Amino acid sequence: MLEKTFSPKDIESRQYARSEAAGAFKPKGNGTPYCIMMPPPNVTGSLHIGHGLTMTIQDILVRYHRMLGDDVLWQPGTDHAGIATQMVVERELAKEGLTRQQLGREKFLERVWQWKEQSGGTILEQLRRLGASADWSRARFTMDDGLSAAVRKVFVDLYQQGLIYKDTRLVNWDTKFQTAISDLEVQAVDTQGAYYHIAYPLVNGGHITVATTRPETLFGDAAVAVHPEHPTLAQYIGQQVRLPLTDRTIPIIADSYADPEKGTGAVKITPAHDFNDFEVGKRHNLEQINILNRDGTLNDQVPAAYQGMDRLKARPLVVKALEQAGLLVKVEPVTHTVPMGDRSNSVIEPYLTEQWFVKADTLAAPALEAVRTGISRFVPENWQATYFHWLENIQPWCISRQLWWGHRIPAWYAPDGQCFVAENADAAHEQAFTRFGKHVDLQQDNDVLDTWFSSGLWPFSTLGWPEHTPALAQFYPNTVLVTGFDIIFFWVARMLMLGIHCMGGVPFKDIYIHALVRDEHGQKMSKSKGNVIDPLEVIDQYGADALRFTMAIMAAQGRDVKLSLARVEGYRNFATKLWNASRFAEMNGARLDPAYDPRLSTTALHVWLYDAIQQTAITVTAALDAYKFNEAAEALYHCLWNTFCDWYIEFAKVSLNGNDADAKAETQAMLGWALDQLTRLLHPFMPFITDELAQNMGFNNQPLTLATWPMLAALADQQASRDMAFVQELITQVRALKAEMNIAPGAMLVASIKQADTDAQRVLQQQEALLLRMARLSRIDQDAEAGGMAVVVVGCTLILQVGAVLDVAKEQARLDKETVAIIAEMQQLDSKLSNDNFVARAPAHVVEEYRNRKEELTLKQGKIRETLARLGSLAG
RNA sequence: GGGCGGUUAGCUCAGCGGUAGAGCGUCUCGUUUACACCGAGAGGGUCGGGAGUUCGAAUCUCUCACCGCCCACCA
Repeated sequence: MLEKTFSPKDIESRQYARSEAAGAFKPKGNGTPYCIMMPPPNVTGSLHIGHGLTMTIQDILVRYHRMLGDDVLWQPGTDHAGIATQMVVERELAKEGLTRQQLGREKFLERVWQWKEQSGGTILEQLRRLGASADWSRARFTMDDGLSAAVRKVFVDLYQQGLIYKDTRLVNWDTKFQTAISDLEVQAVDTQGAYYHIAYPLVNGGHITVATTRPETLFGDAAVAVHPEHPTLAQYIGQQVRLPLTDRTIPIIADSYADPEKGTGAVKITPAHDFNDFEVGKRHNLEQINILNRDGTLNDQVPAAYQGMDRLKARPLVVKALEQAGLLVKVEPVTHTVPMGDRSNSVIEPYLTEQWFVKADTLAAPALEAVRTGISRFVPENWQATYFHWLENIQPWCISRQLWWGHRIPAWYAPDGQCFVAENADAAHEQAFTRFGKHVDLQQDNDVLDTWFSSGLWPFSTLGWPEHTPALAQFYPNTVLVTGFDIIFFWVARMLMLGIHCMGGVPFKDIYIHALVRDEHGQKMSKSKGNVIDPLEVIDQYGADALRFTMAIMAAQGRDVKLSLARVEGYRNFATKLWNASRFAEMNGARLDPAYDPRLSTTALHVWLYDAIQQTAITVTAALDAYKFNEAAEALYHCLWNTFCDWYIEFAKVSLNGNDADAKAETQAMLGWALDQLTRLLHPFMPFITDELAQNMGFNNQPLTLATWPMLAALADQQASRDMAFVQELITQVRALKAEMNIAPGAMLVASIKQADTDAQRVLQQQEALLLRMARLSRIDQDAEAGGMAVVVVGCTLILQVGAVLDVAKEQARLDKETVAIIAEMQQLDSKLSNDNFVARAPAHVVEEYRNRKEELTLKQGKIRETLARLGSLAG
């Protein structure tokens, strides 16, 4: 027996445990492979609403495909998330008044591992609460032994192929974390600043003015550049200027990088602190003068007064000194963008260091080709433009980080600095022995790899690569990747590049890109705004099924998900509705009869419901195949609530409460049949409640994800559906008329039928009981002469006998109004149908529809006219 | 500066060539034993402006306006 009230909390953990115990989430070992790699959440993170969306979508797909009979692997795991995790642990240390430097590398890493062990399971537990049916027995962590081995192997391979190399060049330097970061980790932030116009005195007298937003960098200037054809400044080319506040002189050089239209036309060149200037410097063999320490303070290349001072604090002092020297020409306030670290929120400096790089352009070419030729495809397609643009302009990928938490770079250095790249220390020593002819002490590179390097291998490293495992053979390439657009560059592109390179083929066929979850007004959720919706609180309050269904129905392609709790509440109500409908069925003796086939029924009601569910199943199946989760959810919502609950169940009460035992038995079988189908169709969206219902009502004794997906044959004959549509229309019209005339909905009226065509006569006779109950009529007389209010439909006119309540004038006015509406519509149709172009050029079925509609309206109009005539005689 | 997306009922959004839809909210009525986390009914939109293509445009093209996001840009 189902409980009277639906209580998600009670059933969720029970049903989840039941599925896991049944091994329902593991690949079944045969069938078409279907594999999704779960984007590994940060190991120390916790579930946020974005996970709610992405994991719901993935879970819908895998549950659906299990039901289709595929061999499904949803591979879960977690990411070590280099900077993010290190930050968290450093914050913990700070509470104890400690720094990682005080602790030392080894001790610090122990602390991080401790933290990982302690909090690493949290998010996986939370994913279970959402209902995620991943194969947890296969869970991986990016720093597992196997995955680390894969990382080292890829690094060594790419190094040997010349695709990983060490280089000294400008990188984005985070002065807070004191590490290099990649271009992607830099955010351009609009900032209020100023152009400082500074006069650089010419050695030969006079001066040349440059403009800069970073005056403190002048200590690193190596030249001033002007355009070789600059109308007024080109004459200075070759002269020397005195660099203000220093005793250096630097040359004025000609370079077309100097844009005559910008600034003063002359531009200071600071090769060690600006990406463009670096290139100019290389062209002109300029000295690269590094003026910064790793923490962003000025070093001994600047005048003593500024040494050790943070470059941003030094800026106003430099400006002041220039002013005092009479060299500050003007200060022009300006809003410009400043690069900021996405984690540190500190100003990023171009900084000259030696780092490891991946030659990304080489790897990008086949990754571009794979999407161009459709081997991998983006859904929705428009994201491929973003992908193309980035890969076509890709820069070398800086993969080394001056952090401690991560995969340590597998490179070892001899005392003389020679570098040996190998998968382990022994192999490095061997190389060194070969080189030097004797054993030498080697020191491993201190840096670790960018987190995204290891996640780039996720589609195959989790399957056991480089071993040739059965899982790898079965599940690579993965079927579909589901992720947000925010990591297309960070992750998707890298997986494609590395997957194609290492595996010789793309990592996944489809790439489904979903949107971001925002609050109900479209604002990004953030703690500071206080508009964060915690998925776990939502689950506590409304249940996981409600949250999942909300996510699914709001996940229209190409649009952000604006989540409001009102919507979640609405879909909680939907779950309750399903629960109560099932309770009704149970209380009325519904049962699943394997022998029962509604297609063979002689009762239009059941055939009609079969048809409705069959069409819903088709819609849902097609929508899921096309990743249109909202369409699938919408169709199910409508079918269950409107069709099944509002109409079928109400109709069913007639036979359930009636005296015809056979009719009652069939209705019980149909209720069982329908709920079995509906719970299966709903299962991918609402796994908990559907499993609970199916188990309790004896539809399935195994978890529904192992049940089969409804594949129903379409009905050739739609007569039953037409009959029921006719009955529904009559009922709706009677109800509306009662409401309009202020007659109590429950008032049992006598009706009489006029002007019925043969089809209508047949349906009225067959479905009389349904009509009486739902329209609240006490009796239907055939063709009785009685005055009353008319419900006019195409097939017949139904006169409601309201006796003395009838106000003839009012009724005439109502029917006149209806006639006006009909005439207006007919005029529209006529304008179409009388247009030769329309008749000639529109598709035949469209013209046919218009003609049919016109014919219907003509019939209706005729019936209204007759009704009015009869009313007239009554009045007269 | 380059690119992508958006502008449809009070709110949040579907629909994307064939007579404008949903949920929530609003209004009226309703305890007919599955469900008030409910039922019945109603109101509400010249689909951002303009032009074009078409027999026909919310839907395709162009254009303008406004709103997002991404990339590039620290003279």
